[in-house]
Amino acid sequence: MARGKIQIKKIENSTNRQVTYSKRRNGLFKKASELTVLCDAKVSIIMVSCTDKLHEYISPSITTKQFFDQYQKAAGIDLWNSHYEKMQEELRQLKEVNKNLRRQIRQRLGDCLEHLGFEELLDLEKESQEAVYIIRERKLKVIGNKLETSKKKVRSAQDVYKKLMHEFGIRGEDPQYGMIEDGEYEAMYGYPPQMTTPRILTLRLQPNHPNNLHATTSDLTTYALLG
Amino acid sequence: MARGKIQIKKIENSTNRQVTYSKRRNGLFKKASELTVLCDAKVSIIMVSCTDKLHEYISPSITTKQFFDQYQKAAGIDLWNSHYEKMQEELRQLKEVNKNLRRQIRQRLGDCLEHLGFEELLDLEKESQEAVYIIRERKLKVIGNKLETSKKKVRSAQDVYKKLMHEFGIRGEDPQYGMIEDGEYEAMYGYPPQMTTPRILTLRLQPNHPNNLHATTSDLTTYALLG
DNA sequence: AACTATTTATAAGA
DNA sequence: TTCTTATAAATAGTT
Repeated sequence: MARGKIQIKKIENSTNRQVTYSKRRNGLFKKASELTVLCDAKVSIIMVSCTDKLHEYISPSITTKQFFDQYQKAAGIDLWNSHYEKMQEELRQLKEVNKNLRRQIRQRLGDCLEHLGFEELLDLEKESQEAVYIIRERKLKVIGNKLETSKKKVRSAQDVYKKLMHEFGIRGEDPQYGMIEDGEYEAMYGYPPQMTTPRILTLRLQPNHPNNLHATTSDLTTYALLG
Repeated sequence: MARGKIQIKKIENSTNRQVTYSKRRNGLFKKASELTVLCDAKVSIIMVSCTDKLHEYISPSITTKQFFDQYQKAAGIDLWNSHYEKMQEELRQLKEVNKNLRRQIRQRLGDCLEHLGFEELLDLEKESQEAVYIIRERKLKVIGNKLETSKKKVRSAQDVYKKLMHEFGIRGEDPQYGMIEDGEYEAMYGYPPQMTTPRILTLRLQPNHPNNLHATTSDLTTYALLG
C-alpha cells in the first residue's frame, strides 16, 4: 500500500510481521471505531497474535458479555452445548456404573438375588465363600500378631518383675504372685494352647466342601432341558 | 476520504448510513483477513448494525467458541463457569464414590484387607459369612423350584404315556417299560428322597457357628490394651 | 452497483 | 517503538 505493493501472504521476517501486526491492528480498530460512530453500529473485534497476545476493540455502549449473548441469540448457536452435552453424558455413564456397583455390593450382601440367573448364583456363592475364608485367615493372622505382641510385652514385664524381685531380695517367698509361664498365661485368658495354628488349617480345608453341591446342580440343569 | 473529507459522526441520512455501513464493513473484513494472513494472527469481528442485523468475520483455523474461551481466559471474565464448575464437581464426586464402591467390592472378594482395622475385619467377616448363607439358601430355593417344575413335567409326561398305553390297549404287558413312581424317579437321577429340605435346615443353623470367634477376639483386643 | 477524485492506510526506511 | 513519506488502498459522493 505504500512504497511498493505487497503480496497478501505470511510475512516471514518476524520483526517485520510484528510491526505490521501492530500497525494494521491500530488501523483496524480505527476503522471499527469510525464505523461505530458513523453508522451507529456495535462492533467487537478480538485478535490473537501469533505470539498469543490478545487485543480487543469493543464499541462503547456495549460490553463483551452482551455481545456474546446477542451473538448466541442471533446466530441461534449454542457454543457450549457440545461441551456441555459431553459432560452430561459422562455424568450419566458414571451414575450408571455407580448403580451397578451398588447392586453388586447388595448382591454380595445377600440382597436382590431374585434377579440373578442360576449360574450367576452359583458363581456368587463360590466367590463369597472363598472371600470369607480369605477374610477369616486375615483375621486370624491379625489375631496372631496381636497375641505375639502381647506375649512379648508380658515377657518383658516378667523380666522387669524378675529384676525387681531380685533387687528386693524377696525371690520365691510367695509362689502365688510368682511368674507366669507361656502356656499358663494363654490358658488363663481362655485360649487353649496351640489353638490358632490348627484352626487356620481347618479353615483352609473348608473351601472344598461347598463345591459338592456343584455336581448336583449341573444334573438339575439337565432336568430343566427335559421339557 | 474521497470526494471530500467527512466528519466522524453519525450519518443522519438513513440510506446513506446503510450504504456506508455496508461498504466499510466489507473494508473492515478485508483488512481483517489480510491481517490474518500477513501476521498469522486470529481475528474475530462481530458487528451489529443499528437495524440489529448481525455480521461476523472469523479467521479460518479457529472457531468462535475457541475465541470466546480464549477471551474469557485472558480477560478473567466468568460467563459460564459457575454452571460448568458445578458439573465438574459433580463428576469428581461421582468418580470418588465410584472408587470407594470398587474398593468395597474388592474387600468383599478378599482383596486389600491390609488397610482394614481389626473391628472392620470382624464386621466384614460376619457380613460376608451371612451373605454366603443367604446366597446358598436362595440357590437351594432355585434348585427346589427347578425340581418341582421337573416333577410336574414328568408327571404330565406320565399321564400322556398312561393315556397312550390305554388307547393302544397294551396296558401292563411289559412291566419293564411301566410307569415311574415319584420317589423312584428322584433316586434314579442320584437324588436321595427328602434331601432338599433337611439340607436347608442345616444351613440355617450354621450362621451361629462362626460367631463363636467373636467372644474370643474381644478378649484379644483387651490384651492389646495391656501394654 | 460502478466510477473516480480524494482521503486514508501503510510498507519501507530512518 | 515512532516518524516519515511515497505509494497502495479505501471510500464519499456522484452517476
